[in-house]
Amino acid sequence: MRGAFSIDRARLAQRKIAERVREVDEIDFPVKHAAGVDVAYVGEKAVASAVVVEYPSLKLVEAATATVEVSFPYVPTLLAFREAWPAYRAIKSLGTPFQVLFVDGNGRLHPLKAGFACHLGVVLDKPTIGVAKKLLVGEVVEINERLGKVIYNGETLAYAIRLRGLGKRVYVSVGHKVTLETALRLTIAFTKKNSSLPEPLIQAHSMAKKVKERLKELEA
DNA sequence: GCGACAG
DNA sequence: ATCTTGTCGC
Repeated sequence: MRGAFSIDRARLAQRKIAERVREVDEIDFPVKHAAGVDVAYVGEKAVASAVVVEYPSLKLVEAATATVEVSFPYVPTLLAFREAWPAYRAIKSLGTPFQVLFVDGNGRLHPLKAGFACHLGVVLDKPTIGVAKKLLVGEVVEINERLGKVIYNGETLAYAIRLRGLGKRVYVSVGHKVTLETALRLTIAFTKKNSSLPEPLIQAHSMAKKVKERLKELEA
């Protein structure tokens, strides 16, 4: 990982990203193909995987990966500056058109309403949905046993949902060009029975893991 | 100052 | 995220 990054510049960039986010449904329905991205790490290398899953079979139709040098440390609330570039490269090497992209992390559920999913959505100019496995900010207000909403600064910025029975919740928020309601609906639609994450993220994660392991022994 | 803190 | 053994359950 190499030198000059600035926390202040990063925050300025996030304010601009936040302004450009559109919280309306600008998706080409029906959604037949949904993409997903995830990033794994091997030393100072980031391994990003992007996949495309078909609806309603939820089967994998394409997978692509990109390996790049890490250029930014992990700083809570600044995740996008660490993962967006590798993720972008993996997504750009996909050949299958997709209507929406699932991102491993938050969208508007962020102190500046500019999470990783927002960055990718704005840069790609594509509908994106952020799905985080842990709560970054806000508090959950339960609606029922499975669903809750996350309030931050008096605003509902995400849904907290137990996709798998009474398991852990995941936090779904708007990345770009989608409504929070639609984001939730699509997240549920793309999640298999008894799974805790939408299939595009499951697939992207396992793919990144495989490439990571292969890279490890290849460097050993 | 203290505690919290996506991946 | 990553480092890690065994273990409980479908």
